[in-house]
Amino acid sequence: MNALFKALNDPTRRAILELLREQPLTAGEIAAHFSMAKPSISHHLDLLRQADLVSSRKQGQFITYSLNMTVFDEVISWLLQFRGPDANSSSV
Amino acid sequence: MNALFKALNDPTRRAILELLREQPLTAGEIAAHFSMAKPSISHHLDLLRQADLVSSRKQGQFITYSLNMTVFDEVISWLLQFRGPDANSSSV
DNA sequence: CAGGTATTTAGACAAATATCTAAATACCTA
DNA sequence: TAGGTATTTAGATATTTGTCTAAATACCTG
Repeated sequence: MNALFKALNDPTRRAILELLREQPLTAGEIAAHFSMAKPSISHHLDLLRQADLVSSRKQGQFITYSLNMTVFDEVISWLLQFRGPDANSSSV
Repeated sequence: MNALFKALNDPTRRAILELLREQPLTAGEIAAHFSMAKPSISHHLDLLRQADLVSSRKQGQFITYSLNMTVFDEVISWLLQFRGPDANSSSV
């Protein structure tokens, strides 16, 4: 849980997640979307991987990152406990 | 969004939220649950308030903090966009 | 008003974080 | 095997963050 919130607590990393929501991308493609040195992006990707929010797969000289969708449920479940005993919350 | 994730990115603050889930508590009552100086707790409460996750209300010499449940929905909605196009997600 | 309790503000400091540049590693291809 | 591309690792640095103690503020009550 700690690693999860830590990973989510950065605008760049959240933007990376939003990019990967569309499709898997290589580290280079991801870096191209930001005005930030590649090693910095690499570090962000590392934190996202540590939190298991993304997976990486080596393909030749490229490393492709993709979203690990199931992990988000963990955060969502934690957050759900705080919602009021109000209406509209059948399943999740 | 930034303030939200920032506020959530700390175990003490998350524990405070879990405490307040039960019932509103004064700053002192909250502090009593942690082995940490009161000013530190006060600072955590400040960050939670900045993120609008809690509200505070002064009652005499006490300040009572309570959960601001609606704000959690904002985070939940943001997270929901990352879940797979899988089953089981009627409402939220 | 004086003293006590509840809480915050201020200021200091160590640890964690985000970023950079330079160098290392790994792979591909001529 | 040499050179090029993709990515990470290492090391440095400035900023942010969590914590503390001391002091300020606000309220209550004898």
